[in-house]
Amino acid sequence: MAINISDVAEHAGVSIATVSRIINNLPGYSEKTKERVENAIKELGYKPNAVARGLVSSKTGTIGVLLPCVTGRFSSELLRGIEKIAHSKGYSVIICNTDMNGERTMSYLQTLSEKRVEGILFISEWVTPEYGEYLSKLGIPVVLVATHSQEFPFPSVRTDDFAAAYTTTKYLINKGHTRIGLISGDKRDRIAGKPRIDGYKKALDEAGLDWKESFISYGDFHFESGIASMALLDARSLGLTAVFATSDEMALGAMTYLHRRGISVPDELSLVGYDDTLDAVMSYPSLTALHQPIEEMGECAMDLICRGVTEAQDIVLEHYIVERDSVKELE
Amino acid sequence: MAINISDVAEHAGVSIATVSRIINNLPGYSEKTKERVENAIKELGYKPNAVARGLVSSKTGTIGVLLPCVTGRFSSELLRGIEKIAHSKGYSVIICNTDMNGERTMSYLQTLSEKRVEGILFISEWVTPEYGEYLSKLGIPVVLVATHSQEFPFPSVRTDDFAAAYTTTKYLINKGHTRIGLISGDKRDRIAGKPRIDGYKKALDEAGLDWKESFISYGDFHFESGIASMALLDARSLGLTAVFATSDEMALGAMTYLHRRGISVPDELSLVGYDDTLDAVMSYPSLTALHQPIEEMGECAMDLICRGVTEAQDIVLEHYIVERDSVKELE
DNA sequence: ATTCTTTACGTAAGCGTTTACGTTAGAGTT
DNA sequence: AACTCTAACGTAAACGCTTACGTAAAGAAT
Repeated sequence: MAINISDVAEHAGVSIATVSRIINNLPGYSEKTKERVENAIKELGYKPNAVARGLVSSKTGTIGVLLPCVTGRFSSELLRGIEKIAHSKGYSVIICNTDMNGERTMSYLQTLSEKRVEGILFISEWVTPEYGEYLSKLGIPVVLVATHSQEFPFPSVRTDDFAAAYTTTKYLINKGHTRIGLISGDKRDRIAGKPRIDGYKKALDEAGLDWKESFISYGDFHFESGIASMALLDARSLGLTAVFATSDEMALGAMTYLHRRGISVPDELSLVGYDDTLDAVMSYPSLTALHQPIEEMGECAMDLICRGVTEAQDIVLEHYIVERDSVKELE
Repeated sequence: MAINISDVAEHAGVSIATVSRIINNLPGYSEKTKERVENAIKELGYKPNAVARGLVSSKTGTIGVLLPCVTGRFSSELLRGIEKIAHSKGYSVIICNTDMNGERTMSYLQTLSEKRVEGILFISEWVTPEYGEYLSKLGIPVVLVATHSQEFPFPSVRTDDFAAAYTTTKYLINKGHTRIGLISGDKRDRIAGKPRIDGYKKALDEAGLDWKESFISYGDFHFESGIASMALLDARSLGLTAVFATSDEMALGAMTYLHRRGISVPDELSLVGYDDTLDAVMSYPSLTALHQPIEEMGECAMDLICRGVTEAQDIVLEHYIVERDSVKELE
């Protein structure tokens, strides 16, 4: 581990410049020299020091990924896509679990910038002015994933949350449902909260259907909150025939509640999820859900980073409904 | 971004050595100088270059995590624990998705060693001679997680797979089950395959219960293989009253199959999972499962790495059964 | 034979830090 | 007054590379 380029040079009887040229595939040496050097490298077990390389070349070959929660299918699948492209293009990825905590996020941003990462993937969170300004000053490619910002002109890769919620609600309407509840994330969440609520409302309004604030219950996208939200909706006795949960996990929470109460899905209540992760296929009954191409989002975002793209552009990937067994067609 | 320590030094009217001392909290300067320098740092927005620091100090503050599959609850929860400790101790983590592919793994190992990571977490995979030798030569802390090796004396953090499978099977026996099937991983898998099979067999033998090879069906720990394995077991008409699946995902696969066939869990067949991830709690009926303290394993392993531990030691964390609704007591 | 090219190198200057060591000025001792 | 000591710095080497530039030798062209 202590052996460096000059050890190799000495061993092979050449200068370090020649060794450097050889390991970097630059021209300027004979075949014989190349062989001698390559043998020396093998014999000594030389591994170029990427830190030193990074210092002179200003290329660290690493990118940072900031995500609110490493646990959860969404993050996992995204990470898979990110990692896949990163590795294929020779980049390493540093993961940062922000826990949706501002201080933690800023601390990571500081670390990433000191480590001179070549790009940052900012996932699923609202770009606050503090984040946005810091990111802008970095002067490296930043790509927003599953989020978006008008204030800060970073490229973004996402699906259209508003349209997707509209599609989903419309889907239920087309299936004959008229009283449709919503289990939503926080309404102040400008990415995965408000837009989905608005999409839901729009579909209902457009169809001339009734909805009241009481049709909506608020969770935090996780399982437990799905149980609680469904309980709340149930307690209100609204006569709902379908519920749309804006995450698969919450939908499964709702399903669990319904099972406990002996309310049959989809016979007595239809349920739709959002994301279409493995959770949706593993549930019973399997969950009809709005599909987001999560892994593809990761791939696409990482591809932008690797290509060094910095110009703002809003890449909106297609969403669609995957039909399974949790929705009943009425009449 | 282009501003460096000498810019700061110049701006503050001191030498770079003084600036360095200040940002590193070393002694050797007056309060006034410190203030002047700190102001200069603020004004210029100076961020120390971790790459340069790493070059001279041989400390990169990053550790590598090799895992077979980033998707999946097990990895997610582990990652969470790892990341938590890493961040608290000022380390960054690079994730490497090996896909259980040898070439890919070696390529990552190469990258990690070139990047001079200060430690490596090797997760859930068998340490082949090729991996083991490479890792040994690195001269940095390596910790095995959810795996173990006698051949290569790295510290390891895990649960006792054999004992856990024994515990689980015994649990079913205590519940009055006498004909118990097993949905296992690959029997050649020396970590999560063979030991669990052996634990299962031992519990059965000890109780004087019958088992044949046909009681066992082999999957790959994932959902789909759980469906197929359960189907196989069912087709064999063995009169099983309980099935133990050595991963939650496979257990859910089995559950899905049973639902489809109208076989009631736990009334007609009891089911136990392994890992006790969120999948177990989200399923219907909720899954009784062998609990592994996954996040804690991650924390523990990362802690070893941060403390620079290299002496072999086998840290075996406690496992236990979490009872839910998928097992019926017989008689 | 001379000049020009080209090939195959070597030399050395950086990249941005840390740190061992040297220096200076002032305080304290005698 | 001469000395020692210490605090508060500065100088410069080193970390392991890349790369611009220089150079020597061989071959081609004239």
